Amino acid sequence: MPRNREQNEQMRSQRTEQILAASLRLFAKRGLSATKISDIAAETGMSQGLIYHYYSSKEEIYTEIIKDAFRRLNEAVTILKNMNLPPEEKIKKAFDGLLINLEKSDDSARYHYLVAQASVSDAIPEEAKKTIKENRDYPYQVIEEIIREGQELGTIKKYDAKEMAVIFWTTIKGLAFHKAVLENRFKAPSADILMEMFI
Amino acid sequence: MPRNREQNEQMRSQRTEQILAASLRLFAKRGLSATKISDIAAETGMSQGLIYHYYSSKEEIYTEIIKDAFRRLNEAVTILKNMNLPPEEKIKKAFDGLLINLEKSDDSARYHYLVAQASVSDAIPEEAKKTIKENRDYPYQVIEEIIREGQELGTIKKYDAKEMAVIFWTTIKGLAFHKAVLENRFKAPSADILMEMFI
DNA sequence: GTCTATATCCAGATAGAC
DNA sequence: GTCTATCTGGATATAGAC
Repeated sequence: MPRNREQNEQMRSQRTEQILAASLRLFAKRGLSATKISDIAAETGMSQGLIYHYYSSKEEIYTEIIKDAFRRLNEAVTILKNMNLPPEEKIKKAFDGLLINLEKSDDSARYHYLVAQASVSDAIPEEAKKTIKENRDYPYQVIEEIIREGQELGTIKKYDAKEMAVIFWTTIKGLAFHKAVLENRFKAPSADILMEMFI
Repeated sequence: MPRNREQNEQMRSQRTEQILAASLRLFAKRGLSATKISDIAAETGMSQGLIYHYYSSKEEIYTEIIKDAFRRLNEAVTILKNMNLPPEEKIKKAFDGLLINLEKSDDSARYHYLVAQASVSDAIPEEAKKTIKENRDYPYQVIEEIIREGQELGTIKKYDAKEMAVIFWTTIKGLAFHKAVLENRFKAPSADILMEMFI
């Protein structure tokens, strides 16, 4: 019995999701070049040939994941930006949300860590580099802007806003790295400690 | 004219230092497996064969650098531990020292970042894994201990000491990563912002 | 869509001349 | 000590059967 179009599409998207999920784990753990197509095949239970049926190269998979990472991050950041909340509460909400995600979602931590890794490396595909270049500033800008608003209102401490935004994100990346090391033994710290720097 | 023993040793240590320095840059930037022996050769101006005259494999170079990183870090941490200073000043001094180093020394940032990377990866040499396992806890323990002392004296904020130690080091690692991205455009933030979490 | 078999390429490592 | 030439293994990617 031949499959219809929907079934085919569903099968395809299921396969690509399996590949992407396994690759995210592996890339985060070992980096692009130490991850072999055969690892991805083993992890998904597919044959090596089948991976190539869906993606034309390891690089293409990697680039796709980096794009996903920024899609998710940008979406979250935009929601934060548009929240109807005073600046200091936005910062608190951002930390809370990020820390909760870091603790409960392994993939969330992996995305942060993978982007961090990718941002440093020059041994990544050109298209991934381009994606990073186009997206890397946005989260910093949004946090910096929130901080400036809070400083004008007098509700956020008056250190250099750019430095504070850098600390905000490097703290998160540092914790994402820490979770990458500790895996499920990781327990997120209290957001209150981090908030001391801001309010 | 034949060289004497000292000259030979000097030449040898000069070569190995060149190799180690170039490899640190490359490994920090691209990771172990994306760094080729030919890259190291090109970076040092040596031939590929000459690299093998001094080290028997890429992994050996990598392991050596990881050991160096911990030698330096442990030394600094032990000095801090033995300083005759009240706990809260020790924390301040640690941040100051780390941030200054991060800003002025490219290698310092690279060591931190490389160890961070290596701690996550399982695609590193066994001996490097062992070195990491044996050394990773010490810096956290020392900071945690200092924090506990300060909390008993009432000079350090009373959040969970373990969490505070984690935040201390993840902040540093986060900033080391940030410098790895920005390279010489990196400017360290004020230690005062970070100190808000502790005093 | 999926698998197995295989071609191709390239990086790590060695050998041997100077 | 240093270089060039070369061997070898393993990983990417393709071909072709089912």
